[in-house]
Amino acid sequence: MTTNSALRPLPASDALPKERLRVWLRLLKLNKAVEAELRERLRREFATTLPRFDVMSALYRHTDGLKMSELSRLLMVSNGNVTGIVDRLTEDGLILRAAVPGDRRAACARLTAKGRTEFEKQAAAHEAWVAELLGGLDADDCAQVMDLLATARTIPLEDNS
Amino acid sequence: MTTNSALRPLPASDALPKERLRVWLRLLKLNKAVEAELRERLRREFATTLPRFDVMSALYRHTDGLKMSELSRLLMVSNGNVTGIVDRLTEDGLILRAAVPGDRRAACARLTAKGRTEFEKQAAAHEAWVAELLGGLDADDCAQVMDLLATARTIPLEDNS
DNA sequence: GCTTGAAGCTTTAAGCTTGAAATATAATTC
DNA sequence: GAATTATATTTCAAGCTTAAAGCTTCAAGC
Repeated sequence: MTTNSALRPLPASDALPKERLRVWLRLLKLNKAVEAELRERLRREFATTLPRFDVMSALYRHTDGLKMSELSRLLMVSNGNVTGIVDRLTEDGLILRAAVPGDRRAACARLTAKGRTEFEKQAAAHEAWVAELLGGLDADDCAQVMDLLATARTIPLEDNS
Repeated sequence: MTTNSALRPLPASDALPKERLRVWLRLLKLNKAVEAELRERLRREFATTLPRFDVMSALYRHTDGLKMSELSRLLMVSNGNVTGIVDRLTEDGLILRAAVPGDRRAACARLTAKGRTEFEKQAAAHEAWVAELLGGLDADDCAQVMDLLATARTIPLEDNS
């Protein structure tokens, strides 16, 4: 027998799940820390929330508007969830529901002029905040993370652009 | 003037924030996809939720129990939040609140025997699920991600072990 | 001792989130 | 064209989450 068998690390077949779990926990922690900071700043600076920001962000990129179900899919949240957030944003005059010609079931959410103006301010701050909070990553690190995270899931992530 | 100035990429000083934003969005997406899958499986297989799992996980690692405030800090959630989750886990007989000798304000949450048994089943499944969902990462990838994410934040993450 | 302030926890109101049921419309099948 | 099935959205109940306010207890300072 080899002299150091008891000191060697476990075989990869046993260790890999635990390695992946560690990765998951670290990912979770970073995510939570950054999200908490973003939420706090959105609240303080713009009196809004992350879900509201996410909805407005999606609508900003889709000038023609998005159906409720499309919003739901893009943001990876349930249908009922979108209904509530859109309700509240509508009350504030930031977005509106338009009818979809040819399908009376559907509703198309769209930014108002006020919503567009407001979101542009938020988005600029948001980008700066994220850049600050991920300040430890240089351009090369970013490329590496992008690559690693893209291949992490066996089931590939959809391209929700 | 140089002939290709209009075609060259933006200077790094302008591009880096956008690179970091892209990293953040990808991180968010992976996080959401994996969390959704874990939540779904916890619900189906064990009739429980992620927050409940997280609380039990923390208590499992701390045999002596944890004060409510310690739980709150470890899980990075608000005090009031912990109160509700602990309430519901207590109703189900999975954990209990013990008095803290010498401090009548504090409460110490601890797994019951039933809770320990139940959590061990959940934890085994959970580890396998995470390993499956991050199946694209080999040992070397894991090491790289761990390293990159650790240095990502300027404000370092606390070691909540 | 008494007061003051801090610490630990719970409560509350508002909003977020889900899964399931309900409603309404559209598309398909027969 | 009537019945069935599928799609789009909302509603609902339960639970999660936060920030802020409140309650109780502890620790210092006086």
